[in-house]
Amino acid sequence: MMRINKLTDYGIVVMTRIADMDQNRVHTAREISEDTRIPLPTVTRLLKTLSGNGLLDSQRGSQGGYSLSRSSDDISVADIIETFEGPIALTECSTNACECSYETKCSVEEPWQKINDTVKNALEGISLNEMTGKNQNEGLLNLSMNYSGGM
Amino acid sequence: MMRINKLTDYGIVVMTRIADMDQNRVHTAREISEDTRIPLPTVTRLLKTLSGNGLLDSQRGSQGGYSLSRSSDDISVADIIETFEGPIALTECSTNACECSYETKCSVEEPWQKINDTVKNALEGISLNEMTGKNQNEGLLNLSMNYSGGM
DNA sequence: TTAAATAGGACTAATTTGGTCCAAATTGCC
DNA sequence: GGCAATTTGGACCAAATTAGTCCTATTTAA
Repeated sequence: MMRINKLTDYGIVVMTRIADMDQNRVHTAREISEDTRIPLPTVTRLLKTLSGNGLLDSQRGSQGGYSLSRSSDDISVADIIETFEGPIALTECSTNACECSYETKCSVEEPWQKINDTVKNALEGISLNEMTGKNQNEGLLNLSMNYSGGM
Repeated sequence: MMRINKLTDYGIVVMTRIADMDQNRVHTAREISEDTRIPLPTVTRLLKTLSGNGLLDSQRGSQGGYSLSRSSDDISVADIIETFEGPIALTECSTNACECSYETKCSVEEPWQKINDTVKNALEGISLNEMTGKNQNEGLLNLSMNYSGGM
């Protein structure tokens, strides 16, 4: 639990797959469905969402298809997650001007902000390129986070 | 989205509230319900879960109630989340011996491990004590994480 | 013995998520 | 110009999860 949604997970798989493929041509929903074995209707939906949010470019009509809108180095896991789930926030408190009626909850608000920032940073620090098989043995993922500032 | 469950959120509120109160006596479900304004049946359920998982000690019978099982410094936000949602894992891939049939997904597995570790560390680094109002102006939360190791 | 608590679990309603499908618009090609 | 291959947009339903309530048993102090 505390999972990202299945569709988001699929979304990452699909993006990773596209990043792994030839960047010099577009790829159709059908092609991606066959590659990933995710059912076509679902892939279709994923791709629509991804292109609607600007992570993919689309080309309509015959010979059309999808391609990355920018380099896989410039797309983060956070970008993909946010496409499907909106802003990364573990509690409501941390997005909205927290309208909680419980007194205690509000002393809790500030720590939550930090927690969320940390999680968000972690996810922003990982590029789509790092998710591909291309650099499998390179000691990828050098996350370095520091929240030592006071407030 | 990508939220922790509402009950988990409540659970944190409840724990924070208990940590804020007098440590020299036990606190009843009713008392906590009134303090937090979370409905009694729900609070009851939360407390049962929390004590069942060892985060709270319970005392039955008249004059009974709940108290922290250990110092609020020694209880982390991760402890509470895991009590309600099980192991912290953003995807299934990262817990189970990933049985995914999609080829791509598996090149994705390793990065996910790292992502999860990062998130988990962030949540383990925050103590219940830091969630209370007690140290409101102390520049709390000195998270420092470093994932510079290769693999 | 009684009243005040927790313990355990069943149950239902509400919400969210996953997955499918259809009709419309666009584009390349013959 | 017409056909075939695609993406777009949106509606829709089924399945799964979550939230919330309630009932009964057990424990304990007074």
